[in-house]
Amino acid sequence: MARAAGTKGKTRIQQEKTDLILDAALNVFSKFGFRGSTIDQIALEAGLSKPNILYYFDSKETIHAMLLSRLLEKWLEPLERMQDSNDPVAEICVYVTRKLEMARDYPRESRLFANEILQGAPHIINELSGPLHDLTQLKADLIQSWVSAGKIAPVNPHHLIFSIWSTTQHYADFDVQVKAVLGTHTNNRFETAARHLNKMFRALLTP
Amino acid sequence: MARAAGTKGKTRIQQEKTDLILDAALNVFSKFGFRGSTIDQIALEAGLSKPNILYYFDSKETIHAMLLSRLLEKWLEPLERMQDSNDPVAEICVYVTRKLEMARDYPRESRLFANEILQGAPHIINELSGPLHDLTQLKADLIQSWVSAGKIAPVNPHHLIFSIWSTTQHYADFDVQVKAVLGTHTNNRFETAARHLNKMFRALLTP
DNA sequence: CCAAATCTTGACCGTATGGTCAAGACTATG
DNA sequence: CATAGTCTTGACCATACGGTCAAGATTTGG
Repeated sequence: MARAAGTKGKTRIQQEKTDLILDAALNVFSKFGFRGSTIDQIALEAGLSKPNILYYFDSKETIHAMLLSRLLEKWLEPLERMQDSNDPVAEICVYVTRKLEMARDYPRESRLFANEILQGAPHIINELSGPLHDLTQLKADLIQSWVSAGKIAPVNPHHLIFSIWSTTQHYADFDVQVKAVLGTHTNNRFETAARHLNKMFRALLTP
Repeated sequence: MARAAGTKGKTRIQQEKTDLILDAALNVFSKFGFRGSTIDQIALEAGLSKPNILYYFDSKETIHAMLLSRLLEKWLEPLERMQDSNDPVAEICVYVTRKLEMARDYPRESRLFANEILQGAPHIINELSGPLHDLTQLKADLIQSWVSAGKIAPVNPHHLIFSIWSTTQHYADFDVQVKAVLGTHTNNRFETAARHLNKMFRALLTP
């Protein structure tokens, strides 16, 4: 049985090692998916032995589950922050920018999430139908209210949100492709992407 | 050694069985990724025995490779079709529509591709840097010429293409999430998506 | 109808993998 | 500094998996 079940474990060593393991696991899982990853790879990445990993976590699934649950909070945060405003276009553009920054700064998390969804979201389907659905509905209502008030151009709120998610996460999940296609001009890809997406959503939303 | 190496195999049985296997493999690989899939699953899906699968294909990798190579042709076709026109906005919107139709009609192919890219494109990195890069560059130049001629609003061609790829493929790759978020209104999701994307790219591109 | 070619599969092999365990090493604390 | 609690790991186990093979079943072509 793993001793450090929750994040609020006890000893200093437990804290250090669980963090180390989760970070290593994030590297591995985001790169190879759940089934494509092995505890040995995580152990190697963390510089620990395999039994030592299993001393802190009951199973491979437990590590994966903890990563996913931590991820969802962080993932929903930018959307949660989007709120009513006198300048809804700017509000949405800020959201786009935040999402793109997350794709840039947390590509591992984005890929972990993408892997999970691609496989049919077996471990987080409940979170999708529950919290994610509810929050999205809330924000879709907000967007709809902006439309109804004539503050932004008429737009399908849910599909607008999908467009924001897909275009921004593309730069994390499909980074290999983006780099291959851009060839030599890859260094500033996030800046040029930011300008493009800003322009696109502004064009769509400006009444 | 597998007897039916190429698609232009010989006997009737070879043709039938290789097709059957490739179809089953597409089901499995697109659902679980390469490492997450097993030959046994493919065999079960195809209604054949495992050794029988390996009679027609040298290895699991061979099946996967053949699927990917077939896929790329089909995948690039809509982009290839985009050509110079008096109405570039419509031309691009047709491309968007075609890509969305592919996401709707060939979700397995889309997910197979997404899985491959997510894992770093180990098997098709050369195709990305070669044919895909070249074709994209060609079409980016075309788009740039439309911009320069003032026929469409100024836009970064490469990022426009990325936006088209990501928004359309999202409806195949993230279908579970889309359905979870939409809740009850999922039946006509491709129609509403088509209208939304058409509106978005039209707003972006109309001079 | 027969023989050659093709097709099919049960049994098997070596390795990889998730996970266990017991014994020993280390650390914290009285 | 002793000792109880915590941590670490080599050795091991059962299963899963990719792949092989030889022997039999089926199809093809003369």
